[in-house]
This record gives sequence, C-alpha cells and structure tokens, in this order.
Amino acid sequence: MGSEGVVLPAAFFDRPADRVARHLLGKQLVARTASGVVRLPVTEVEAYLGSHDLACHGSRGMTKRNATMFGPAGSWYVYLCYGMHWMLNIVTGKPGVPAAVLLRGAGHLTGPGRLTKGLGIDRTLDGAEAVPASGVWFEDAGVRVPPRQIARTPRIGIGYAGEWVEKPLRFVRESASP
DNA sequence: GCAGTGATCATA
DNA sequence: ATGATCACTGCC
Repeated sequence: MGSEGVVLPAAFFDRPADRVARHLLGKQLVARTASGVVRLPVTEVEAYLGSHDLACHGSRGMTKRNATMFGPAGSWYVYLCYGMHWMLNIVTGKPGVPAAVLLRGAGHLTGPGRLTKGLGIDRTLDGAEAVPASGVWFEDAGVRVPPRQIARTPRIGIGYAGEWVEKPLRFVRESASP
C-alpha cells in the first residue's frame, strides 16, 4: 500500500549512520519501476560508521568502487557483491567521511540482493541523489516505530571486521507483540 | 551445507 | 597480469 508522504531531505541523512539507520525504520522506500511507483516500508538496515569501522568499505581508503561513500549525505552508494547482487546504501554524514546505511529489507522484499532485484536497481543509480528525479527516494508517511519494536543485532556477513563484528549496528523492525 | 558469479583491488 | 576476496542467494 502506501500513500504519498513527505520526501526526506538530504539533511535527514547528515547525522551518524547508526542514528540514520534507526530512524529509517518505518519510512517508505519509494522507487519508480517499470510497473509504476512502489512504496515499501523499511524493515531492516545496517549502519557503516566511517573509516574507523573495520566492516566499512571506506576503512581501507577511497577506491573507485567506494568513492560515492565519501560524498555528501543523501546520495546512493550501489555496488555489486558476489558477482550478482546489487547492494543499495544511502550515504550519511559529512563529505569526506565514508559512512552509509545498507538497506536489507523493505515491505515484502527481504535480503539486500532481493531488494534491489525487486526494484530494478543497479549501478546506474550509484552516486545519484535520493530524490524523485533519480527514481529512488524516501518518504515519511508519519509512522512512528516505537523502540520496543526495534531489535538490534550484529551486522551480517562481515566476519573479517575484527572487534567490529559484534557491534549491534543492524536494526530490524519486528511486528508488534500482544 | 556449499557452489555460483564476476567486478574489484592488492600484489607483482 | 594474476589471484583472493566478497555487506548474498538458492539449491543440495
């Protein structure tokens, strides 16, 4: 479902990635697809905090692949993983700081690879801003997710990251309990 | 439980 | 130029 909401401005993303991640839960991920505009509530995200975060691509310096992570808040960072899955991230914080939030689930789409596949997202979005003109953006439909519905766990698939493996930087929205 | 898949990056 | 790696998924 999903009626129209207020487009999230770039300023929303100009904060530490873990705060952005927490506040993205319940917002609408909106994409213009071949079959029309799709609005899906964000259900699962992960924060990548910057160059000191050993799980963060930016922690080993800027490369051609991760350059957009060092850009301004509110732009998309999209890269290919395992040769077949596109990962969708929204850049956070100040330019020069490599931080972002990975979108792992929204609406019925679970898993970061299925999410991009379902929305038809690939690297052509990399570096674009999260505004309607780019085809993919966020809206606030006025939904507030209470803290008791939010679970925090370690991030998935980052076993190489030393002491950062265990940091609870994955945020999942759980269904309301009785 | 593990193979598929190919761009990317460090090493040379 | 070459090889290891990889913020995953689907089928065994």
